[in-house]
Amino acid sequence: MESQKIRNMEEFAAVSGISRPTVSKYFNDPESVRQSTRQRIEEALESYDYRPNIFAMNQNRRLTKNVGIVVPYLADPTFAEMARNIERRCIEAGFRPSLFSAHGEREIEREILDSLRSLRPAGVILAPLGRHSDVEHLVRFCEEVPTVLLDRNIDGVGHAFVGSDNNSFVNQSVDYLLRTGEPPVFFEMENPKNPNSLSRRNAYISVMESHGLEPMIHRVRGEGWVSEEIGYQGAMRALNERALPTDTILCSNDRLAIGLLAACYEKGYRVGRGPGCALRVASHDDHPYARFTCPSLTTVGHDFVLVSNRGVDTLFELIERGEVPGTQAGGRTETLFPARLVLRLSA
Amino acid sequence: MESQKIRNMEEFAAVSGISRPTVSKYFNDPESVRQSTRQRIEEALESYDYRPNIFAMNQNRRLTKNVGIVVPYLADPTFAEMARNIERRCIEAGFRPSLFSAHGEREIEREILDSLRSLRPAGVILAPLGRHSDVEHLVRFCEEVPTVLLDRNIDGVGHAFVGSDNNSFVNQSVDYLLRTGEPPVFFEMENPKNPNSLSRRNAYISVMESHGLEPMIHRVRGEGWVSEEIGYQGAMRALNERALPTDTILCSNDRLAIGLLAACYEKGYRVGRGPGCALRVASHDDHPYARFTCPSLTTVGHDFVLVSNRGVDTLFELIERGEVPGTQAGGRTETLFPARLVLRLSA
DNA sequence: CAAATTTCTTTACGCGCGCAAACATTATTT
DNA sequence: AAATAATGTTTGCGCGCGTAAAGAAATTTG
Repeated sequence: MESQKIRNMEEFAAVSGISRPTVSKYFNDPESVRQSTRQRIEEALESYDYRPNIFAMNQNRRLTKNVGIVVPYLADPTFAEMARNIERRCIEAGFRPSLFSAHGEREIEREILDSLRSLRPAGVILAPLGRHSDVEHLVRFCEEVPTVLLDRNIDGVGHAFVGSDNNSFVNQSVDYLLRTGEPPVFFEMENPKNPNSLSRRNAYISVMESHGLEPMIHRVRGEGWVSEEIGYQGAMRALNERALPTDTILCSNDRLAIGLLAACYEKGYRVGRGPGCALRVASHDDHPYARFTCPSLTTVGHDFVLVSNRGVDTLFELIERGEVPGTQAGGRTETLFPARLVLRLSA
Repeated sequence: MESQKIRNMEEFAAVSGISRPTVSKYFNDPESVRQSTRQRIEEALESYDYRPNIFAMNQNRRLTKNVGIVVPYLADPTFAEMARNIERRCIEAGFRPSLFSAHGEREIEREILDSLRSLRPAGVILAPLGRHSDVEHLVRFCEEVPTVLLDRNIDGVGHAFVGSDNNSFVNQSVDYLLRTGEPPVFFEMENPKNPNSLSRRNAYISVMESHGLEPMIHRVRGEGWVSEEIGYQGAMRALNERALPTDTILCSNDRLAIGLLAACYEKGYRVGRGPGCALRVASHDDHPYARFTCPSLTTVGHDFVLVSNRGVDTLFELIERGEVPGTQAGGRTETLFPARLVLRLSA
């Protein structure tokens, strides 16, 4: 090990007995060189620990191996898990992922995209803020960088979208609730930042109407990204004022539900589907903590591993096709995954 | 705006009417040039949006402006919040933070440090896995890169440590519980990956002994990083077997407590300090979700904004001193913040 | 106002690597 | 074995910027 310190590819090529351009080729794609020379390089690699200078590499390559991962809010465990999965897959494929969180703020998302552009990434997987995104800015970004939108769709932005089918979500939750009890009231934020919220509300309305039922929507006020707090406060008020028209609540998403359940507990409302229960609560997302609410939360899950995997696959295809983003004629694909009901104890 | 496309610093220097070396100086530190020339550059900057090539910059600078942020587990909202705060402060100070999560795995932490080293960062803020870290690997890393350890201390590793005083944590929780009811049993994982767990257990033992009480420790089995699940399973078993020697439970950390509270709810044990309550539960960390457990969790909080801020400050000092990491004579500083009791409803 | 000081310009080199072209060397095929 | 293809080597340029040195210009000082 380290008989001497290797300073650059020149020196490493020397000790490995292979010419520098071939070594360069190897680092670009180990399979692009003959098996025998690959072995010689990798033997040298074991005894001399050298790694090519990443800055020099990126400066000169036509296309870097950088991949950007942008999520709207990293403190949300769902996004953390998605990001983790994407990260892992990128590394396995020989890419260098950089992870960013917009922390729920439009300005930060803009800055991330700007600084990402200067990394000249091969591609970007972007779960946008959604309604609070600077759409024009996004569009300009996507003209330069192959981008897959994840989780939240923005019409026409990016080269592909991969997410869940909000209709499928709400169909399943509403169907289940109707089958087993009273029709649900839809519990949501007044000004959701999340475009999925809008789709879900609309899906709820149309499912209810298709059953010949009157949609009931309860909107709670509150700003910001701490949905749990908003759900809690809104639920406290609703319960105090007995403002809910039915005993069955369908939350737009699990984070709201987490707050709502905390409020129910505090107010002494027993939640669940058994006898002696005052309320049923269901929701959407299958948040990692939904298993640990009191009672555990019946929810409709999207398999975020599936979604993120497909997102990665789509990006890799995009990169491989190597089209100049601006001129893709292939058109924009949208991939929606169905959701599945996760029956727990709250409804 | 963009009368023409600026390709490099040469061209930008031309349109701004300033020589390239001076422009370079400006980008290195805007205050290092005369006010009048700074203005001219910034005017040009507004009409030509040019950004220096980050790879070329980093390749040639003695010291990059990169800062690494490494946390053990990003799906834990506490670390997500800390990372967010650190990120923001770094950007404000003109650095370029890169965020990494070890996802609880030793191997990933190693890889992160290796790939971080090749970014030649000016400094790194590292919340290590702790007992599962490859300590030798860490030590070697710290010889090359100025590193501030955060949240979890490893003796002698890194150039500074900033975290919370586990004694202060446990003193406060135990004192409170003793003052208001029965002595607590300490509820923890059998093989915690987290060095803080060890400190807390020891602190618990010594506080109990200092009160002339017999320490009681309940260890639950379980591997991995899903502490909530481990807490849930362990609590279910303990409750079924009536294995707890007292009605007061002090959890090593909030994530365990979240699982435990879910189990208590499911088994019908009423938790809280009022009459009619079967159990009291308290914990440590003030996890962002502690407010929404049922009942809300009495816990001892560390102010992670404070901790992360100090961590950043310490790193900046370290960078400014500009010592070669290996040869620092200044010695290693340890900064511990006291914790504060957050009284909620569970105890 | 001249002298001292600061700041800028000019010139030039180097960083570590990607990439291309011309040529030499190996495998593979007929 | 000769012809063809695949893979290497040699050589050399260029990427965009940092940095250093020497001299010119602007600013401050006395």
